[in-house]
Amino acid sequence: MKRWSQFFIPTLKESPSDAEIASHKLLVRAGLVRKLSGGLYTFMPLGLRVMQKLSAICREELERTQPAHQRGGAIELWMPHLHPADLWEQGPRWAAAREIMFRTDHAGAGKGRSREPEFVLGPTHEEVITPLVKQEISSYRDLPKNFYQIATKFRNEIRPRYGLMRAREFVMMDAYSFDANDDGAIKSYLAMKAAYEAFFRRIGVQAIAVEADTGVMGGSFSHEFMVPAEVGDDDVIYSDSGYAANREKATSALVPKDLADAAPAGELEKFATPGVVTIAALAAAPYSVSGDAQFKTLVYVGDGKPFLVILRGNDELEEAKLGSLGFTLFRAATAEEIEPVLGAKPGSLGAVKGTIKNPAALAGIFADHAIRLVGNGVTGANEDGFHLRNVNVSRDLAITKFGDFRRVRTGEPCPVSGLPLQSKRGIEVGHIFKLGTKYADKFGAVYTDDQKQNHPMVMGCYGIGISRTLQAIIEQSHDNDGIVWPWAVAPFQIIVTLLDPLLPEAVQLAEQLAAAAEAAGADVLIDDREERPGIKFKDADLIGIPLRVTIGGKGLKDGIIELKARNSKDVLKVPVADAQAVLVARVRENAAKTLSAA
RNA sequence: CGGGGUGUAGCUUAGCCUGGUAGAGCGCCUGGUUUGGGACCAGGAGGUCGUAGGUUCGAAUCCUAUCGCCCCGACCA
Repeated sequence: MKRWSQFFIPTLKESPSDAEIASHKLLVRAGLVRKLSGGLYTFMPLGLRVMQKLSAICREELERTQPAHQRGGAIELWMPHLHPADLWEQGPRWAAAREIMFRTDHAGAGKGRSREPEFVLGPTHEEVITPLVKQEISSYRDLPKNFYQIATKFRNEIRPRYGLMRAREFVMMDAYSFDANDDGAIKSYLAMKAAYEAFFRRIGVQAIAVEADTGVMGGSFSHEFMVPAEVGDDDVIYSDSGYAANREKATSALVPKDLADAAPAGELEKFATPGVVTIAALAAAPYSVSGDAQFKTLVYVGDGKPFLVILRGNDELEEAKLGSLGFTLFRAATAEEIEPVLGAKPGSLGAVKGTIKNPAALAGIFADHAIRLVGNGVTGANEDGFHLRNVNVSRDLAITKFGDFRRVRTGEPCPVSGLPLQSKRGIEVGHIFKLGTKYADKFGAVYTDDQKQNHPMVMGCYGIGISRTLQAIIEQSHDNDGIVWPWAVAPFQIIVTLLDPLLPEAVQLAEQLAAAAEAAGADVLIDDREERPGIKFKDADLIGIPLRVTIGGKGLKDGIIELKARNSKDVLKVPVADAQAVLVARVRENAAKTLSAA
């Protein structure tokens, strides 16, 4: 039980000028956080309470056994935040991840200690847990294992945004599973997916699991947990059949499986297109070649070597999908890099056999499946100011490999059901990856099976952005007056609004009811400030306490107190004699709802 | 890193174009009247106008540089 007058909840009437979105404004107005600097926030007492509730529920759900997936609960440990840089240099993603890591210098190390190892602040912990497990586990008898922690992560985000949404320092639950084989890794993965679903249900958040790109993390498959919200950074592509994927990963059934390759429509023919360097210009008069009848040729550089990506003229590249090609690092090529290889400037590029100036320099020519819909089309001649027509996909293009590289569009058929694809914005609050043996191979995390054979452990890794989830809850659950906390994560479940804090019988009743509610399992805040009622009601709404008990001299004269739920307009007047029983019943009812959600 | 915006009291801000004593509301302190949805009256404290140069008799205001913050983009485990 806390008394407002002796606690610390600095609320603001006005929104801070640097907050744009509702949840960010409310975070600050309700006194949950204060900004230190861009992307760095102090959790104020009220905000910390929410974090602690989220963490506690997260722990419970992770540690729960998952009989359906034959997995025990995850095991909590605590790893250093400061990592020797050479650990990362040994790992598989140093090149890709170094940009986002804060690095320490030798400040304070003093003279003569220049050999002090260099450190990075941990953005995630694969590089720490894998060597640990290599050292500690060597028998199949000790597998599977799943370790987790709830701790601070550091990422040098290029652009921190929206308060806790994208911060430089944030609280994350990260877990790492180790299995003897792929089958087991999938069980661990599914067990974690189930735990995530239970966690989000229980904290009162609508979060949907969507198929996701594995990105720098690598691995074979992954799901993101998204909270639908306009302010989210990600696009979720879904259909009414239940299919859902991050746009970076989403596919469609645009290209029929049984599509026959188009027969050549005629001889290759070069024609002059002076000054035409865009799909749109070629689509316009006098050429009038529609975008769907053009091949678009993009040049990228993967691990230092250029490669080509061919798309339908009207399609856009989904850059994340290039990750499937296996390059550690890739980027768009510059005009200076392109000309010596292809023989022309961007705008006149193509992949027709024999037109590429230096084909040996290429790491490959990768084509999106959808170009087969073009069949015969127009593409650049690798000669400035010229294009080729009657280019036939199978006859004329030297394609190394077909793949899915285009960005899907809404309205295209769902790959599962054929229903039209739709899209909405989402906040990524959790991510699960089946990693495979990428890290185990690199760090030598192997175990011996019952046949005395050594094998790499098969890993999975899992994250929930606890502090981001906190803000996502607010984004999803607020109104004009403030936050509307779900019962399970509210900093206090009950606020006793004491309108006459100097009236002894009111104080006594408040304490009695607060004690009874606490005994029933609720956290109670008594607003005992000597403020006008309006201020107390406004503050109670702003900080979003789910259930308000109002005790005032006026009501007591009539022998009543009031109960009001934050998410309802109804005010229930309760005789003082029944107040305790009614309140306790409400607490039990809410607690039961929360538990049954689990 | 590119584009845009912004920096004045604890918070929200006016003043800047057109240079001439730095203003308001909220909050805070004192006293009084109030007291069921952010009260009212009276009095008070609080500002090197982000920082550093420059122009000028004189700079919050004009110029230059620099730093911070916010938004868009790029990027994002």
